[in-house]
Amino acid sequence: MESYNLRPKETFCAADYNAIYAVCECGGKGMVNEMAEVYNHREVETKWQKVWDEEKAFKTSEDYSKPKYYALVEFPYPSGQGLHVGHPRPYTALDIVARKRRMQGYNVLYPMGWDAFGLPTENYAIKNHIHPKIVTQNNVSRFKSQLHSLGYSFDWDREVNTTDPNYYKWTQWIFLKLFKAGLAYKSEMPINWCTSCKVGLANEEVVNGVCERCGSEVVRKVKSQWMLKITEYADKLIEGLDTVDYVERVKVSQKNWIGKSTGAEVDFAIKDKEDKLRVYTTRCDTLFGATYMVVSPEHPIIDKYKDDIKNWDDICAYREQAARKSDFERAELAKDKTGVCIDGMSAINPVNGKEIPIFISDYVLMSYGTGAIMAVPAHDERDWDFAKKFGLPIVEVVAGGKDVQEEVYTDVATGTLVNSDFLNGLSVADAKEKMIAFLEEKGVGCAKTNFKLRDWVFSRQRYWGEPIPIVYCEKCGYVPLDESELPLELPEVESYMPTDTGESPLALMTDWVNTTCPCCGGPAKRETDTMPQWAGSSWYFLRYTDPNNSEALASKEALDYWMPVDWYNGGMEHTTLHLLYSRFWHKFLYDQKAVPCPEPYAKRTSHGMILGLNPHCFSNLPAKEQEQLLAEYGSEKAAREALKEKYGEMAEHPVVKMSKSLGNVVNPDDIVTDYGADTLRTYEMFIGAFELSAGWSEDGVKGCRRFLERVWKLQDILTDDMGYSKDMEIKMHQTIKKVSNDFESLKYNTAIAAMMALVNDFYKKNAVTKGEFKTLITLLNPVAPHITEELWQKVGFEGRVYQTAWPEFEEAKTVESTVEIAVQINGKTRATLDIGKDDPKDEVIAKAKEVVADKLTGTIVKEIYVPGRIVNIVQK
RNA sequence: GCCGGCGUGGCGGAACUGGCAGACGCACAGGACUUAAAAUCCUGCGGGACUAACCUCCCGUACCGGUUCGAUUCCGGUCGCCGGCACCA
Repeated sequence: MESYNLRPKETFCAADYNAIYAVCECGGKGMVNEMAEVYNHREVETKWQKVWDEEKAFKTSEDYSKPKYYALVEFPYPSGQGLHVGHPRPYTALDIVARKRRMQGYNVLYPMGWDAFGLPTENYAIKNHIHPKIVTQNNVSRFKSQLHSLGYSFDWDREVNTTDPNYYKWTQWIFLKLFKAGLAYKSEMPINWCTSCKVGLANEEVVNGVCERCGSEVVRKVKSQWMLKITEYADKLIEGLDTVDYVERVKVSQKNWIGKSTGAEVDFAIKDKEDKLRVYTTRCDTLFGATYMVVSPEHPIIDKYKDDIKNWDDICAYREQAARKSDFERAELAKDKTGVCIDGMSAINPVNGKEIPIFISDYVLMSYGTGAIMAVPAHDERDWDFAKKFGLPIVEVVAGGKDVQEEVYTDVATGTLVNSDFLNGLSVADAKEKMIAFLEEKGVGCAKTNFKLRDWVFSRQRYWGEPIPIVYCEKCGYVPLDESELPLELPEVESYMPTDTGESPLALMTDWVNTTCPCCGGPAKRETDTMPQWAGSSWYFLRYTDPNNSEALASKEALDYWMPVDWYNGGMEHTTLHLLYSRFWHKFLYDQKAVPCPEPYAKRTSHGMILGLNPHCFSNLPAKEQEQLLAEYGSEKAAREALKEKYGEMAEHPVVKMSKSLGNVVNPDDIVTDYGADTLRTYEMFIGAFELSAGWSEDGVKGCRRFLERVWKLQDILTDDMGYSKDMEIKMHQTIKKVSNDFESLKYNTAIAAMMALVNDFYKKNAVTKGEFKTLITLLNPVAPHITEELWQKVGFEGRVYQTAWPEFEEAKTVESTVEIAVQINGKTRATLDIGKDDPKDEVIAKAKEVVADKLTGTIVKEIYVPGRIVNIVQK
């Protein structure tokens, strides 16, 4: 390291940290105070990254006798853009946990890998005529060096890559298991087809009617697709949530997505016909109020009785119109109900024998329930709207609301049944129960549970994905490959472009497609669709436990020891996709006895996004510019209005997504170069509450850099005492306690604040003992591993920080013997008072009265003493 | 519309189980050092009244009300923001 021994007080110009290497551009001399070497983050960080590599510092042990801890972050998709400033937030958070656990004596697994199949890579390959394998390799090596420069303690010996045949062999193996268990099936069905990607999408990948990835229009297209029966696990996926420690909003989202509802199916006879019209309802208690029925435009009953329908032309016209609308458009037009009454067909209400009309309307979806409903306009908002529009009768069967002719009444908690024969006088809950019993006895209905969750569309008409290990034989149908044939590798193709017919590019590879049937030996064709990107990420956490195993996806010993994942952190955007899919696969593997536990993740937390500051928002403008605007427009309100006029609604929001056009994109590499990885790590943890999104500010980065420099310069005031000084002892124990607890509960910001406060105290005293310094360095190490390792060595402590035990605190020593308490009169603080923490109540109150004697003018009604906190004297 | 979360200085954000609101950081202002600037160090920093200054007092955690000796925290209502779901019967 270069040394800068210069005269005291003349410090180097730190306006630009690059000045360490040269005379500052602004003319400063580039000097350093003589007592300590300057903190040169570049040298320090490169040095320790090398040392850790050489010492294999973070290698996970295979000694299964030690207590284990498995910390997991979502592995990234190695995009061409490289690491984003959002990536380090979760990685640093769990790196802190992993490093702390190691210091606490755990055998820690903190792995990293690549979710590398996917469309952007394939699109890049198409455009630039480079094999996606090469593109992936390049992106991975870029990502890896970026992550390395941030000093993460990943065990790189366990790196996995979903595009590696040795990995996807087992993705295919799991698919075969699913197939053999009857959970993977082929289905002709309308799928969500992205017009631009030319690929089928899962429901989860369609957002607001457009492709989640490219934003293009999504249309319905009927195609034969591989499907996975995730619905089979709907109940288990809900029940399992009670056994795991997930943040509440994740649980709620998952439950919401699965959408379980309990109700009944009821058969309505069609007048003068054999057939029944079956409906699903959650409100069978209101059956007496059903005054008409509605079927979805696609309902098969319509075609079946077309000869009886008198207004067939109208019906056809309506169906055509509905078919043109996507599901999204249907929802968009939700306010205005449309429909046509089927003339020539009517139904009989099974509880009162009344004849009621049947409508078709697109507010009823074929894809949910039975595609037909009974309409109870008095107690269902949509039915009410529809009834009002078409002048249908509205019959009140639950009393408790206002006039149902004027306003719909949907409250189930307080209503009482009326106009309902044997249900009259019952509560809604009791009425439901009694009605189900009645329906079952009569044989016209039964209890039924429904889910919003749909089966998972599992095929993609793309090249860059796992080949599906199935062949189609004219004689034997769909036949799985033998396990010994795995991995079924992707063949080399000339073009990765999907075909216009919607087939995968693999379909053009006739040599590869034509094969023999594993069952009968006759000619057969390979499946040419590939798996979706979610496949590889649905089980990667299992592979980390034993990444090179060629006999199994992981050994039983490794799985028994490591699973479940102790702490999994990831983005909120994966709650209904990745998290649900991977739980499904894991539950399936558990049922197959391939994994030892029913839930993959014991604990799941989510981090907030890092957003950019909006350069057009008033509050983000530099103080000088704010002043100018204020002078110009007179008030802040007027200034904001003016900005809004100039930049539109955007100017209202102080933080927005980073975008090139706004010029607020931050590249982590720049921050690492200019301020150092430790500063970036500290800043991302200090920026705000971990679970909430936060706005990036370079001034905040500077603040964290200043903190680390102040830690660095503590060297100047170090004393040789290896213990804690008397006046700092309590503070030290308090800080250890605070930092230890906060690291466990996602409160990284307050943990760092506590360490900042401690450092401030050292400077106030102008002294720090070696013992205190050692503790501080150890506590700070998980956040800022490089600088602490360097200081450790410079001060001459033994070994490495990463090999040191996590500091302990004594509860008794976290409490001050004397405390300052507030003295209140009628709940308002009037004075403070120093007392011993164990002083008896009477004594404290007597002292308190002395302190506020001049203010005690009334009669004392009550005296309250909360030990160690407050005295409150109530007077009249 | 439904579900979940949130609303605290100029800003990011603290506050144990109901007990001195504003920790820590940023920005800003003043001072020291400097020929000067930057950096660094010190001081101040919610609003208001009074004061030469100190002291002291009043108001203040979106808004209205309640429970309590005491409410940012608990309860009821209103408004606003964010996220998820959305014609799911």
